[in-house]
Amino acid sequence: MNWFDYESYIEICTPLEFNFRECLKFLGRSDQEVLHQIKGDNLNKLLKVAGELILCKIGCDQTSIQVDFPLGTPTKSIREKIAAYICEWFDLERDLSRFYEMASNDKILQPLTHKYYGLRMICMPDLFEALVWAIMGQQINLTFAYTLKKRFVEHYGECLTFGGETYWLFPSFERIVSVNEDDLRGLQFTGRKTEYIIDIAKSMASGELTKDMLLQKEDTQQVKKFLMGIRGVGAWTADYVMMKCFHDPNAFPVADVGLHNALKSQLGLNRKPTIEELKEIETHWEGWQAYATFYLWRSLYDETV
DNA sequence: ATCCAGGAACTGT
DNA sequence: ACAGTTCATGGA
Repeated sequence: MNWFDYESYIEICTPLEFNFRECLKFLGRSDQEVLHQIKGDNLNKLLKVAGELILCKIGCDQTSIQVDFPLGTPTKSIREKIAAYICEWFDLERDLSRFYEMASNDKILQPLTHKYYGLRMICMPDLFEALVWAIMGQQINLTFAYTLKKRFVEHYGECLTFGGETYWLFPSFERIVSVNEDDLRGLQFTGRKTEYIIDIAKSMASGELTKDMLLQKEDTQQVKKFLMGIRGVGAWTADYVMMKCFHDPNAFPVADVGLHNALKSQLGLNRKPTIEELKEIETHWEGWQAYATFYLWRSLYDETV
């Protein structure tokens, strides 16, 4: 991570293949989103670092992302952690040149990488958030998933109001361990999702499940295997978390409905592709399955607007 | 109404 | 290992 510290603000160098506006478009795909706000060319997000609430105003120019702190200057160690968070959030460490090179010879990805050039994987550095968001979204449409997330965040998350706007944090597992199952069901979570989410909060609170612990694993397959051992986490959720939390470029949620619909549309099919067809297509994307999936998901948003 | 949604566990073979 | 069934709820 290459960043500069100016105390009252920080700058994070952006890679060549980076377009902040494209990232903002993805971040703005739901008007129900409560974990960040887009104001023109800026992105506002509340973070909690070392126990402190830090409001970040994030902008971008040709060479770097700038982060201002409207609530006042945080300490140096907090500034460094914020830089690291943003670097992870926008997947800035990834070198996309080979992805674009591969895509230039791929009939599916060529138009997408041209259209969304500079879009990075929008990640979820927080493991609890990634797991819970994925579980929430299982087997329901994205609109309802955002409704559930909004309720969840506004019931159990911390918030801060500044300049007439309210900013929310995703709930911590420490908070969710003590949530009553009936209360969560009352927010229209199914009984199973309620159990899964509270169980995960418990295992994170006890320390038996942590992101650091998973980062110690030898390889990504072991991380995925461990994730799939968690009740409520099947192959789809594990791949989603591998993509968005562990930055695994090979993660590929082969059974994902959104992926199927995007391919159906991109290929002009009158039916969804089969799993076998997907496995064949995947071989052309070796090493970049996660980005291919993400760009295909992005293409679905164009069809709704 | 009816189908389906960025699935997973459970059950029976 | 594999296929069928159940869970559950709102969007379109």
